[in-house]
Amino acid sequence: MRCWRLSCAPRACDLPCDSPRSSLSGAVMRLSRYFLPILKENPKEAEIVSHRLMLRAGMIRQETAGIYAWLPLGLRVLNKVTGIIREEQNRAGAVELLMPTIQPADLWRESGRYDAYGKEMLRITDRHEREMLFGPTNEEMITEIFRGYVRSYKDLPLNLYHIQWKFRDEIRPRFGTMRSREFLMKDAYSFDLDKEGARHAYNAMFTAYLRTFARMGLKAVPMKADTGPIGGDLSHEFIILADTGESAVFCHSDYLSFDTPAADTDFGDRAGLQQLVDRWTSLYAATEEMHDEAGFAAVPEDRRLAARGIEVGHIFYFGTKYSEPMNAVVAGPDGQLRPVHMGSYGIGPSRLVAALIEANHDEAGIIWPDAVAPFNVAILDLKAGDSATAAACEDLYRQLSARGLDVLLDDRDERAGGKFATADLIGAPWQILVGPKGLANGQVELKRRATGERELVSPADAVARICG
RNA sequence: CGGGGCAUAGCGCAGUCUGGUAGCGCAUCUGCUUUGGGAGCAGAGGGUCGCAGGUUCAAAUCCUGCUGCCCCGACCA
Repeated sequence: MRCWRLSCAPRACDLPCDSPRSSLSGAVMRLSRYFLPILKENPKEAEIVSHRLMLRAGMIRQETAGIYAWLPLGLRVLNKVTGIIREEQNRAGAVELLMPTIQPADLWRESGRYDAYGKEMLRITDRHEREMLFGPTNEEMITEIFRGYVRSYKDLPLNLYHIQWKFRDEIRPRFGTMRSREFLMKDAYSFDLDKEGARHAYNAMFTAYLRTFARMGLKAVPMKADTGPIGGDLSHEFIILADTGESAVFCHSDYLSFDTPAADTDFGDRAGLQQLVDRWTSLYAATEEMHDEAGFAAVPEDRRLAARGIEVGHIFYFGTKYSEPMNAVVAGPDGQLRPVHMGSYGIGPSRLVAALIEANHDEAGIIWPDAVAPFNVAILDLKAGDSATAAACEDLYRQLSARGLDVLLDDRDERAGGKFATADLIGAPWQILVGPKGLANGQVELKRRATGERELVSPADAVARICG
């Protein structure tokens, strides 16, 4: 069984590992001392814009087909993305753990998937000739963990997740981290006594996903997905619309104006969540594979949206598919043992990073949504070596850092044009241009990357404007 | 896995057809000038031409085999 495509992330730390929050204690993130290997020219192997820009902006480096090293800038974005995912998973009641990348083959023999999975699974033999594999997903392992401890319905419901690297030996990896072989995935697994409980768990994840993508500045539309042998209506792909999307999608355009579920949503309110999910599944939305011409034709003509989309999440109820063969059972109130009903819920952070770029860029480079920007603000010292601009830049840096923002100071001995180009390429939402002429009048130039708007303001106003 | 293509300096490329001592642009280093949208001049460093065989007086160039990467397709619960 195959799930969400997505990709890779940093290990479990609650804050971005290289977060410049340490700047509070004095260190300044100077571009002259950073590692940002940007490329002026387009790498020939990169076809789609996100791949091209990730390479050009020094976010990733390909090590071999479908396998990438994440360079400092890319890692920052990945950490921002996983940070948001983590917060929303926790908010919805899921509990984080961390399972290994390498799994024993025997576990997969229990579910029957060791033979069923095929060549996509990377099989490994250790020094004792034991059969191992690099995990493409974790249903078996989480089920094994669950059955090792949980005995009673009183311990349900339970939803465990981790954010871990996966490997699927794709026939043809492509599009950079959009379709890589090694990829980071957040995969959550829910355990409930019955299908009704599982539906609630499903609804909670559904809601969490809407919030997760919205916080990243993305419009994600849940679309009905193939439920495979289980049947029913409990599988959705979360698709973001992008011209360069991999697949054709069809939906009612009203979805794009639906409100995001509130931060204080009560995830224990079964009826409330059901209502929310019902609303978000009330209109037509389907990917190519599930597309139904008649259903789409019933949508008012001016609301029919046919577009391209990128799958960034997938949620799935699969009942007792694993709990039964693997004997993950709990005692119900009546004392009877029964296999638990499970679901799994995936998001691919490493794919999301690419998807975010597909949805947010222009000719000059990336335009990061604030929530996932590697740096919120880039301060450009337009005259390196000038003590006045340097002092003004550092002062701005400290003020912005103190407000919790991630700031990059371009103090390189470069011409202004090169700094502008770099700043536009790496896509910090805000740029502050500090030059000697403006400074003589007590002014700096504040530029919004997304719109290109600029205005001359005092340094204090720049800070206020950004933090305001 | 089928089809196509590529492999020459860190990046992008020319040179290969027609064999004759390795080139260009960018990047890097030095100096001078320049300094608000990827600067100019002068100089310098950097390449077992993917690997292995073969042909030849001589191979980046021709032949054979291999490897890697890219694109299209199939694949992507």
